Formats: sequence, structure tokens, C-alpha cells
Amino acid sequence: MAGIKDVAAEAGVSVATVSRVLNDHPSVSPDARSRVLAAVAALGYRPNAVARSLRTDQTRALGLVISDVLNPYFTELARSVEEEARALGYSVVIGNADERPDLQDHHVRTLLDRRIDGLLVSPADGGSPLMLEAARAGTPMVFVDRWIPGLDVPVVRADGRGAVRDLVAHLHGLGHRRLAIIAGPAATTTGSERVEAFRAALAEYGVGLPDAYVGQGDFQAESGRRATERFLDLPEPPEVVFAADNLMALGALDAIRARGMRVPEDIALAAFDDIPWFVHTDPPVTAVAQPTGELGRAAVRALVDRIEGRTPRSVTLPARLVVRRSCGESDEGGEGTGRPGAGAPAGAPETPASRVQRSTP
Amino acid sequence: MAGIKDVAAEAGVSVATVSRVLNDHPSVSPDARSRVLAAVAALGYRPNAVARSLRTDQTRALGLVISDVLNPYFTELARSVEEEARALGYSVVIGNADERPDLQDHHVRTLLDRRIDGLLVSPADGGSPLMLEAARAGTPMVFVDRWIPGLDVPVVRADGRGAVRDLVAHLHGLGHRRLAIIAGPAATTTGSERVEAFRAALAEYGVGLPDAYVGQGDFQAESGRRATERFLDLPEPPEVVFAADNLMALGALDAIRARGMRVPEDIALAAFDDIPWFVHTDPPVTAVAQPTGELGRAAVRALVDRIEGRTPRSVTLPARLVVRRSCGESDEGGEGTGRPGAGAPAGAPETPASRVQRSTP
DNA sequence: ATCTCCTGTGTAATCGATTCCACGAGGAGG
DNA sequence: CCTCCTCGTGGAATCGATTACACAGGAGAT
Repeated sequence: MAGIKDVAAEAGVSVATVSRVLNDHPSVSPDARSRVLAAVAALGYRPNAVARSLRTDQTRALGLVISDVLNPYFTELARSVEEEARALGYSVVIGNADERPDLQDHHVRTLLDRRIDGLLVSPADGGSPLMLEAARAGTPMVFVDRWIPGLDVPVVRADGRGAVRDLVAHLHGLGHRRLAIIAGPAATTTGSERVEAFRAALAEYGVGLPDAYVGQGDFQAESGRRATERFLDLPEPPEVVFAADNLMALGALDAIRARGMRVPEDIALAAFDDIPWFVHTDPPVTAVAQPTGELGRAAVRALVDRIEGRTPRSVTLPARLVVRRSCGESDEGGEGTGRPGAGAPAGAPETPASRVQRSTP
Repeated sequence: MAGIKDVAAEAGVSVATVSRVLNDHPSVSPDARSRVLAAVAALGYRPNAVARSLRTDQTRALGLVISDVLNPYFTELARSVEEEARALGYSVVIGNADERPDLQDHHVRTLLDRRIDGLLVSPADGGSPLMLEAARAGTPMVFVDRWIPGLDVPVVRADGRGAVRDLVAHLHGLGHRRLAIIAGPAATTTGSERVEAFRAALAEYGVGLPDAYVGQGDFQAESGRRATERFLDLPEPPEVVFAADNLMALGALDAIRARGMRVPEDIALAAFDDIPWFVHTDPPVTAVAQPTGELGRAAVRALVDRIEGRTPRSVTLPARLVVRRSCGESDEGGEGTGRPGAGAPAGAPETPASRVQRSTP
């Protein structure tokens, strides 16, 4: 493969001049410039990014360590990250942690070895020594979706509290009083936050969240199935299962179907993270939708700001509720179809229409 | 960040010795080795992969240019590719072409500039000059799923003909005679092959495939919707729609639902590519399942063979039919529930049970 | 006409590793 | 005791770019 020396020879100039043309440095004569360009075209020369990176100490590549590529939420996130990065002139190298801290560390280490300019992470755990070390060492870094508390690293994420409150209002309005949640790993922020938001919203309606109604999941489908089976085995099973991510909702659907029960007649189901398939499941699933694409783009902008010496900002975007049929039918107003006395209590929060979308496929 | 020189100084040896220890070259004394190892640990030294790559002319990275990351089939493929690559000591850099040839070229160029050791591609088109040039220039390359004819590049893919024949047998047995297909872009191999396999299987049953029953799609959901609407507007609409990939099937489901029609009562639906969500759609979708994970692994093995000087082999694995409810109910035998006279004609191919799976969720 | 200053260009150092080659010490064989 | 290997080691070249520095030559100022 042709190198810069070949181009220089072909154009009858020095390598310095070739380099200057390539990086359009001002002081090159029009004549030399055109000869170099001609030589580049003739030889089909492409600069060696490896050599360039060694010299300039920048790779123009971003590392993205994602919790689970098979989760459509993260797939969409990855896609938007790549798009924005490309627009800003960066490539993205993806590492899939598969919700495993050891794999996550493997990828972080590999990416660091490859000297990526910055790291975008949605941690699968509470923070390994490696990650803490990298953050402290000053590696440009941004957390997306999940984060590790106590580190001075910008976080780009969605705040689901409002939408979860809307969801609880919706469920309460339908007359449901025994509500259960399948949580993610407590070591992740999204694992614990979603439970807390749910519990707080329930409290506003005077409804408690007993321990038996908090299932332990790991954001994978199989754990959703197991947690749901445990719920169904309870002497008094819940009327609603809220899964903290879409894959666990899938598992819950499996478990419910396996018992021959129907959604929403026998039990209601809702999920965190909205995905295109929820429109087509049987029944369509009510979900809390994150502005996924916007999160990915904001995360990249924050990271690139950090890399290029500007001050990065943390970003929190609101999630919103998308009502479908999996929790029961409701009329246009969304209230009044439940059991007698199921209206919102005095002092209960208003549900801004802007945050709730009724989806009737 | 500490470099090899710092390690050498710390250990009291030369950089050459440090390098030898790191690459476990035989001729290093046990004493020097342990001093170097201690220094490495003390400084937290990690070799700079960029510098190493420049010198050795290998990056131990593979490029994967995928047609569409949002398509769960490709997501799963990407995942298995990364797994196998990691097992063999390689990283994977993914580029998402979004079914756009220009984006595909962008990624191929970027990956080549970064001097990846080899390229795994599922072409979004019939072959751009850039790709042909790269293949001819001797870049280690393997095609996966789709390929470009006329190039001496190994291909790893699934052969869907048997499964499509099984599908047609299933549909014919259910009494369907007007069968339509939503094809992918003719420029892709999977775009044209699947239509041909379908047409050939129909011919075995004496059924034709009129032009009006061949919809033009681009492997994206929206095109599936449009093609389906066109089918439904026909004076004599088809009884079955077979979508050549899962996203177009999703679009078809949308279009059918939008007309207030039901699957399979009003119209039957089948898809190429099986995905986890098809179990939970309304109704569960009958699909041709590819051995996706095995394809990804085989593709990586072929590419690494090529890179490391062994002779790579093309691989073709059989797909199989997974019967669910979207084409109509059928009894255990899968035959005889259709209209009178709907049995398989004499000489029609046998349906090996091993290739057909009945899925009753 | 001489002195500056500016523009365009080339030479060479540099980034952080790998690796060829030379060399000294020490053991084996004669 | 001398020669010849082998083993362990270090010096220096190398990979392909970027860039600091030096410098030649022409324009403009005095």
C-alpha cells in the first residue's frame, strides 16, 4: 500500500509538503497543492490512521461499552451514538458487556489500550476498580443511561419519575391495588431508581410495595420469567407486573402465557423502555418511553465537548408514558373505568397530557 | 501514561528486554523477567496498541459492516461475531450501513484507513467500486448472509431453499393458493434469492407467482407496509403475504392491522428470519429461522483463517421452518385441514420433520 | 542598494513499540 | 588453554505519519 513517501516522490515534493496539503495547512503554493492532489489520486493513497494516531495522540474514535446489545433499547442507543459521532468526525468502537462486569472490564481495557479518545459507558455494575481508575486518571468519559455515583463524570440519562407516576395513576385509575415490580440489579442505578420511583408513586396513592412484590431480575428475559412465576405462586398474586426493562417484560409475558393466563384480563403488564415490537405483541404493551435517540446524541456531544476541551454538561431528559392495552381498557379520559372508588385521591399529582400518549394501533 | 521506556528504567533493563518479556520471547533470564513484570505491575503499564500496530502492521481488529443494526437478525449476528472474535483474540469494529450503499462505503473506507486486519461484510448493494477494489487489493474479506457475485471472497450464509419449500408445503396444505412475497432489493443476493426460492417452490405445486404478487421492499418496515397496502388494494388480494425479512413483516402486520383485518383469518403472514419477538406478536409469526449464531461464528473463523494464512472455506448452513399461528391453524400432521383437494400433489417434496418445528407458545 | 519580513519548502526529530544485529560472558569440546 | 556455541542483553533502525526548525528567495521599506 502506497505511503506518504511514494506520494511525495510522485509529486516531486517532500513528505512535509504532502502532509501539509492533506491537513490543509495554509502555507502551500497552489502549484504544489495540485501536484500533490494529483499524486494522491493517481496512487489511490489513503493516510495510515494508525501512524497518524501515534504521532498526534488522538484516534478520533469513541468507545461505547453497552450493557447488552440484544436489548433493543441499547441497540437504538448505539445507533444514535454512532450517527452523532459520525457527524462530528468520530468513529465508534462498541463493546458488549452482556450485563457481565468481567466482560465490561475486558472491553474497557481493550478500548483504553487502543487509545480511544473517549469512553461512553452504561455500567453493568457499581464500578470496577478499572473503571474508577480510568475515571480518576482523567480519561474523557461520559455515563449514559446508568451511572456510577461519586465520580466526577457527566451523566446523560432519562428521568422516569414523572412517567412512572403517570403509570401508577393510570393503573390506580383502572382499579389496580396490588402492584408488583421486577427490578434490575441493585448495583445499577436504573436497577434501584426505578423501584424507588415506583414505590414513591404508589405511596402518593397510599398503596404500599411489600417485599414479596419486588422481584429480583438482571435485565434479561429469563430473570423476568422467574420473577413472574414467583409472583404468580404467591397466595395473593399481584394484579399488575411492572418490568423494569423490556426484556424482563418479555420473560414475564412468557411466564404468564405458560400458565394459560391472559393479559390484561387475568393480570396487567407494563414495562420500562418502549420498543417498536410492543405495538405488535399480544396485547400491545403499555410502556415508559425514553427519548433514546436524543440521549445518545446528547451523550456524544458531552463526550466530544470533554475531549475537545470544552466543559461537558450532564443532561437529564424526561421519559413519558405510552398507554396501550396491556393494563386494561380505559376510556379517552383514562379515568373512571375502574372499580368504584378508584378515582385519584385528593392531592394526587396531575397527569400532564404532554407526558402521556395513548396509542391505539 | 507510562511507556515502555519507563518500565525499562524502573526494571533496570533495556526496552528490548521489556518488549521480549511482554511478548514472551524465550531468551530472557528468569531474573530479568521477574524484574520487568514487577515494574509493569508497579507502574500499571499497558502497551500502546497503536504503536504496536504501526510496527507489526496488524491491529488484531476485525471490521464488521452490517446492513442494519436495528434489525434483530443482524444484531444477533453482530453479537456472535464479537464473541467468536474475542475468543480468537480479536476486537470487532462495527459499522452500520442502514441499508445505504453510501454509508456502507463510508464505513469500509474508515475501517480500511484504520488498518483492520480483515473485513466482514453483508453488502447493502451489488458492490461499489470501493468494495471491488478492496477485494482485488487482497484485503482479507468474508461475506456473511449476503454476498457479491463474481468475487473470489468466501461466503458464509444460510440456504433457505429447503425451509421455503417447507413453508410453501405448509401453506399449500392449509389450502392457500394465492401467495405473495415482499422482496428485498434486487441488488442484494438475499433480495433476489428468496423470491426465486419461493417461486420455485410454488412451481412444484403448480402455483404461479404473478408480478402483482411480488412487492418491492428494501428490508425496512416502512416498505413492508407499503407493499402490503398495494397487495390489499388488488382486485384479488393474496391469501398469504411472505415477507423476505422480519422488519418488512412488521410493516405488513401494521398495514393489515390498519385495515382492521385479522391474521390469519383474513390473511396469512410468514417471514424470513426468526426473532424472539415473533413468539409474542399477535398472532405468533411463522418464520424461516437461520442459524444466526453459527453463521457469525463460522464467518469469523473463515476470516481469521484467511488473515492468519490458512485457506478459508465458504460455509452454507440450512435454515429451517418454525410454524406458528400466523398462517392458520393446522393439526399435528400439518396436512388435511385445508380445503378439499389441498393435499400435496404426487411428486411434491417430502418435508423432513427435522427441518420443521411446530412452536406452540 | 541594503535590510527586513514573509512565504513556501525541505530536513530531521518524534510518537511507542518490535526486532535485527552485535557483543560479552560462560560452558562444552578438543 | 583455546575455540566455538549458546544465551541473554542492549543499541539502533524501523513502521508512517506530523511538525519544529532552518533556510532560500522575493517583495517591500528605508
